[in-house]
Amino acid sequence: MENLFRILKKANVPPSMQRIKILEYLQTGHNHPTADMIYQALKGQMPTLSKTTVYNTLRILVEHNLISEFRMFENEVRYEYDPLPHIHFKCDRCGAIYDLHTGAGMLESGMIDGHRITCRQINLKGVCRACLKGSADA
Amino acid sequence: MENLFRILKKANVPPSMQRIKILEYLQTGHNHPTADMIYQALKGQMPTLSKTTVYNTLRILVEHNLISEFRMFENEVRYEYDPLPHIHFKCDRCGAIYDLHTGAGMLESGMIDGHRITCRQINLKGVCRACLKGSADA
DNA sequence: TTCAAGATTGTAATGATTACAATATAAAAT
DNA sequence: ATTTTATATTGTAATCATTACAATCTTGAA
Ligand SMILES: [Mn+2]
Ligand SMILES: [Mn+2]
Ligand SMILES: [Zn+2]
Ligand SMILES: [Zn+2]
Repeated sequence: MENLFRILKKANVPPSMQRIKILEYLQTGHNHPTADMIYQALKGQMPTLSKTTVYNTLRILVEHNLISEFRMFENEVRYEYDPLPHIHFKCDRCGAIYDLHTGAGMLESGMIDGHRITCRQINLKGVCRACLKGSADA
Repeated sequence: MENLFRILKKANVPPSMQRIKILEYLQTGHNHPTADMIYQALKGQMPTLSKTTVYNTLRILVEHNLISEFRMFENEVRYEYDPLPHIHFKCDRCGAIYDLHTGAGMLESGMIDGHRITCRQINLKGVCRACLKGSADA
């Protein structure tokens, strides 16, 4: 927690309990939560937490490059801490979102057909390893 | 228009004036409109057109594989006729969405890390050719 | 012609997100 | 330490794309 305090300070984001807890939540294994998932998870320990604060905080953390946001095939924005460029794969069966750090080679910036590319996003859909094993259609 | 009539018939979609006009709109150069853009464009010639009908029709056309839908970095769904697999590039400056048929090689289905991939989507962002030429930062 | 299935329409509801104003908290100045 | 000022948090209301629903209109058999 002292660690997160320093991280926020260094990024010029005045640390507050709310900001620390939200950033902590994103750094501790919670894969790709939406704003609402973060709110639901934290309001137990922080009864006065407001959903507006979750949205405000997430926007600030994104603006200061402490976290990143993305969108897959649905209409909600998801957030994550992972700083390494990677691909996202969503299982149609169980809904899990997997990080694919392998094969992320085509994520570099560059020029295509005269256009300057500054940001790439690759989303995959299908049936995940676990669901394939569970059902008979491997 | 007779042509579109037959296309809908063959796809088991009972043809109606609304469905014909919407499918026609997507086949005549209109690049990647949202439901509302289609509604605004057609309500002149079809004064009684309802936005619900636009949504219903788009859903049916997608379900019957006559058009496809996708989503980039915003929260609205866009529709298109182009049946060839391709990549989308959106210009941050002018908002135009370009089709990149070149380099769409990584769009085939297959297996990755034991997951079965059935659908891939690649979205790029940056500054387009035209905007680069217009400003001095080429 | 009759009638039932399906299509279209208008309005109301939903769900994620943002705008806004009031309150609370923390930092700076006296 | 007290006052002042700036910023953070909160609750509520508004927005925007989309969906649900029920009523009306069309259409294509029987
Ligand atoms: Mn990830
Ligand atoms: Mn396209
Ligand atoms: Zn799965
Ligand atoms: Zn441009």
